[in-house]
Amino acid sequence: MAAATDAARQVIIRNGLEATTLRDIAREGGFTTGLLSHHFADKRDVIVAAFAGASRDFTAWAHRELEQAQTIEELVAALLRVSCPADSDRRAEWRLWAEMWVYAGRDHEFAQEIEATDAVWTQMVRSVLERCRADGRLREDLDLDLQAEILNRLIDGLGLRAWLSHDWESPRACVEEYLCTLGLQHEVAAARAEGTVRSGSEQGE
Amino acid sequence: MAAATDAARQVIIRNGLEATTLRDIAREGGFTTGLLSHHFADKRDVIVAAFAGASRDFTAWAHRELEQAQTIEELVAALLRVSCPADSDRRAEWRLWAEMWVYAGRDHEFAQEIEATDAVWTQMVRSVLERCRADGRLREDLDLDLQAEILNRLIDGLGLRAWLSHDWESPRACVEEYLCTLGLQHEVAAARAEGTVRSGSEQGE
DNA sequence: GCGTCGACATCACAACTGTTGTGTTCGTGG
DNA sequence: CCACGAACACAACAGTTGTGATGTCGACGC
Repeated sequence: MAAATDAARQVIIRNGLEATTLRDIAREGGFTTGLLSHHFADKRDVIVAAFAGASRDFTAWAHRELEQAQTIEELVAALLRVSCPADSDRRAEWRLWAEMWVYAGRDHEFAQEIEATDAVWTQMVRSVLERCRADGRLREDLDLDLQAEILNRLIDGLGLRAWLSHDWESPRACVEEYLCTLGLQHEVAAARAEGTVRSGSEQGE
Repeated sequence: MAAATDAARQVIIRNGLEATTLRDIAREGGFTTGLLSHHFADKRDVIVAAFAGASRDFTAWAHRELEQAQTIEELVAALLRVSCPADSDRRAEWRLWAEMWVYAGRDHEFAQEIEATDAVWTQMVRSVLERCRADGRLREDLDLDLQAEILNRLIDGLGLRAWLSHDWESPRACVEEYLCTLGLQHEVAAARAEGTVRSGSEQGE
């Protein structure tokens, strides 16, 4: 059952939703379409389960990454890591989100589900900003609700465009610049330094 | 020919791209599929022409709106009007953009076209910021290239979510808040005042 | 040992889809 | 008045898709 949604997720990422057929999903997972029609009522059921599972995985991962940050510097670094992932699998997920949004435009019920998990993710971003403000690192004239929403929508737009243009440097620069305008210059600089040090020590080739 | 792309555009906005068939487009435009196969080589040809025409229309409209602004206040107001349109037809166009982006993910050649027209639109945003800076209204520590890109991606993300949630107030508030953080509080306030005055005098019901 | 029930495979089917070949109309230049 | 080609309509085609009916098999309770 979980194998089916995983297979669906991967086929959607590879071929896009429009070109995703139940037969493709079955072939990807190593089973037949009979299994799909046995465990799921519809094709919609399969697709929705795949999308829902993927976004649940993402929020869980993001929560884990943000949770283990001890200092504000680590928190900002984690936020940057989560919003502009370096992992190629995480980057490929942007296609999933894009297809998911478009699909949600046709499925009102599913759109509400999306909105609920998006609210969770926005709340996570907001609590990051709250911790920054509590430490006095943030400009004081900012509406945190709006800023969290802005940051969230900015990340959406950036990831979408990055997936289209295959340029993953620019989004990172944009999020960093945005955080700097909020007053987090030092934290961004620290995250950037940590990133270069880490990638510098990891570069084996 | 133009009627065909217009019909395609409208069907995509109504039903989404995946559910858009050549027969639907023909019925919408009042002709048959024979016309489509006569003027276009492929279905891809029809879709791409519809997308390209729509984005050409948008940039032309945005250019016109921004051009006729005399003062900085009017310029900022025009930018707000273009990025968060009140017109329901313009709002419905967000579905087109969403479908277009997803489609571009499967069509590399078309993706480059998209990126070209997006660069034009980014340049328009950038020149708005430049005029603001030339007048000394902008914070001085800002990288205008990055800020134009940020604003552009923010608008993408906001419009997408607004289309999904049918909430068109929040995007406007976000763009305003963002422009305020750039130092344009007075201009945003002026635009807001003008908007309420205008809508107040126009409200006939 | 036997029935039964869930987990799948297999296969057939009806519905659509994009595409193409073959008319048919009609404006226009000679 | 006549050809002629562009602009379209119409119909048929081949391929695919989601779906559902039917068959197979193994686990498990009695």
